Amino acid sequence: MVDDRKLDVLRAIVEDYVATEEPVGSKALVERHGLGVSPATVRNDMAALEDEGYIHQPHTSAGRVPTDKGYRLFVDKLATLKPMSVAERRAIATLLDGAVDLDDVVQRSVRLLSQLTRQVAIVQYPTLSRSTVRHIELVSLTPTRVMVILILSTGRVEQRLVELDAPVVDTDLAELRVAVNQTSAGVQIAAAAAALADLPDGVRPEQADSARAIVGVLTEAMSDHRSDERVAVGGTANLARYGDFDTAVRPLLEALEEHVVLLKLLGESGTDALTVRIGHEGPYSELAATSVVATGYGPQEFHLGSLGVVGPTRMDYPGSMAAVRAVARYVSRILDEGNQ
Amino acid sequence: MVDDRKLDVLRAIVEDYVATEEPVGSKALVERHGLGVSPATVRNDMAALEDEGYIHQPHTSAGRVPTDKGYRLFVDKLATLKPMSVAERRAIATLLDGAVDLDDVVQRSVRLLSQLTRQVAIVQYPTLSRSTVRHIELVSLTPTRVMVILILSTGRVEQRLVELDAPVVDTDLAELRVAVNQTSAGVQIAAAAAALADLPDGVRPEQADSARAIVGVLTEAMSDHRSDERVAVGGTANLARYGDFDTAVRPLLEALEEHVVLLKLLGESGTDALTVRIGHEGPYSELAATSVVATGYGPQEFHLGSLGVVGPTRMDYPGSMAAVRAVARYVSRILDEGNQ
DNA sequence: TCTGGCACTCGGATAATCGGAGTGCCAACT
DNA sequence: AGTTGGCACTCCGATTATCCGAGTGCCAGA
Repeated sequence: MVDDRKLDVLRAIVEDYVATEEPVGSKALVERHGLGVSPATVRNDMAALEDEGYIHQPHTSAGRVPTDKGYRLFVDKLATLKPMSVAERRAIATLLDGAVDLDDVVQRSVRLLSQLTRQVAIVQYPTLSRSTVRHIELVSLTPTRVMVILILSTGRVEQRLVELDAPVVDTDLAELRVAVNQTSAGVQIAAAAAALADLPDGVRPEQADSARAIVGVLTEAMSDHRSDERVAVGGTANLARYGDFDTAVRPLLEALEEHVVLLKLLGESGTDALTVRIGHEGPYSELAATSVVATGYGPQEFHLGSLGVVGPTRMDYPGSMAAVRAVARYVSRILDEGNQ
Repeated sequence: MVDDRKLDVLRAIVEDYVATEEPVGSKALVERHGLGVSPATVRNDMAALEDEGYIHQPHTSAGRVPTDKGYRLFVDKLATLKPMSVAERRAIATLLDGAVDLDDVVQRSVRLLSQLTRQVAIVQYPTLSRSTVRHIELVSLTPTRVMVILILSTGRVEQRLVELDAPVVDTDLAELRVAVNQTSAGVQIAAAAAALADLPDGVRPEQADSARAIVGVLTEAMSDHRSDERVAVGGTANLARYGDFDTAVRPLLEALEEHVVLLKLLGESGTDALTVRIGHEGPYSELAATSVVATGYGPQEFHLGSLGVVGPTRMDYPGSMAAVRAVARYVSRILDEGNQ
């Protein structure tokens, strides 16, 4: 029995509560929003909404506060994404276009997102696992020391140092370079790692040892998903605006240190849809007072990572959702450009 | 007129206050520390110490609290570095030895330092400006696209993508590679950037344009001191233990977002000595309630960056100082190893 | 179904009270 | 001269009591 006016009331409650951070009563509601009915009517609706579990009364004779379920309904049925202003769009464009490399894109995104939403922003570094090998470079630093550089399609560059047991001459290294590139260029890294494993058997015996060493670090670098688990965090200072320190700030502050936790929060579901996780809906009971607005990013439905914001359940969902989506789109576009 | 016993009293006050976070009175002092005198005597000493400005009384009929000046005296005259336990030493060694690359060293250091001190840790990334060029690699991705890779003596690798106006063939690229390496290998990057500027004039005319483009991004990368200004921060969750949110936590939280501020806190003085900045001694009045324990690091007096911890003025100086120094030494050693 | 009226509730802000830790000072002692 | 015990005094902070008003639920009338 949730008719249109009740929904309006719920919307008004959510908006007011988000703005004032205080339980909202029937009278104030009617005044601030132009609902064309009397406080008494609103009270009746409120009672009904409370029966359904959408709002909650901290104590008798206090105003109402939305429950997680109420926020959920608000987000699902009532929230239209707040359109980004021209200034905001331009800020996104100019800031992100100025990025010089992949890490820079991530760092700028985090900063941007936290400034736009005035909340804590989290951006996952693009995963390696789905990218392909663009090029492998072998640089001899000394006769027994080779710098192995792995360039991926996402623009990420991984480098490793290899110590060889025996010196290797430049021409041999050149041959090896050709060989590794032939086997792996354009191939997804998982497949490339597998293909490379057989390579040392195919080269001249006197090169086999060096090849083995080099292939070793290469496959290690390819299967090293360390960077899959890396995230950038920004806007922590926004936590200072939170009201309740012990229930809201402290657990979140602790979670922010644990990148694994953050990844789970973002939801590595692999989908690129904009998702909103409200309070207890999330995976951690300590974070029952916080919500997450997140989405995947990556060129054309090709999921490379996730980004989003974390804040109190009482947060500006329409604004956050719009900002998250806008930034994700822009990041996706940039990653696409670097990848033709 | 600060005799030995008064110093003992000061030490006792600092230690107690750091431990309990509450103003300490004469009676409690005598009980907890084995000073062989009566409370009345201690009171006299306290009055004297207060006259000199080393301690302060929040209000009549309250215990005493050290002032910044008191902490200063404590650190200068009274603090002996708390030796690291064997377990701690081993933790440092194993954690840092496991690092795979430079960024990893920095990130692990931050984590380590914050865990050892249970405070907010800050580690500056090693500066580029004092390192030398180890090698420059040019990789042709497509005929008009070249990946420029700059390998520095510290182990840092910078990469940039260059779009050329005209295609370049591999042999030309190889020539260029030799040329840029001859001019810059082993040279400090500032000098290398200068030397490279003239290079395009010396090559064959048909290569000049490509050379110009490549040298352009190289010098840009060399003079890009962005990474000089990068810092890693960890242990923010430790802020949760702070007592006073508004005067201590909030300003610090804000400062932690501003990496420039952090660098100033660490004090880019260029010296490698262990320095302690107490409260108002620091450069920011908003951070009057926080102290910084920092030191430079780098192989053999060769300053590459700074690291340290930030905390409330009421902090465990001996412990923090010892931890900071221990980590700095270990990091220096590791950087040295990678650099023979 | 909505509205105005009305008695009632209860949290939080304000004021009042009280205990105790801590001080400063002084006279006596070593 | 330095140290000590005694003592009156201060003042914070915790505890309790008081009070105001926003907000509610319910009911009778439109």
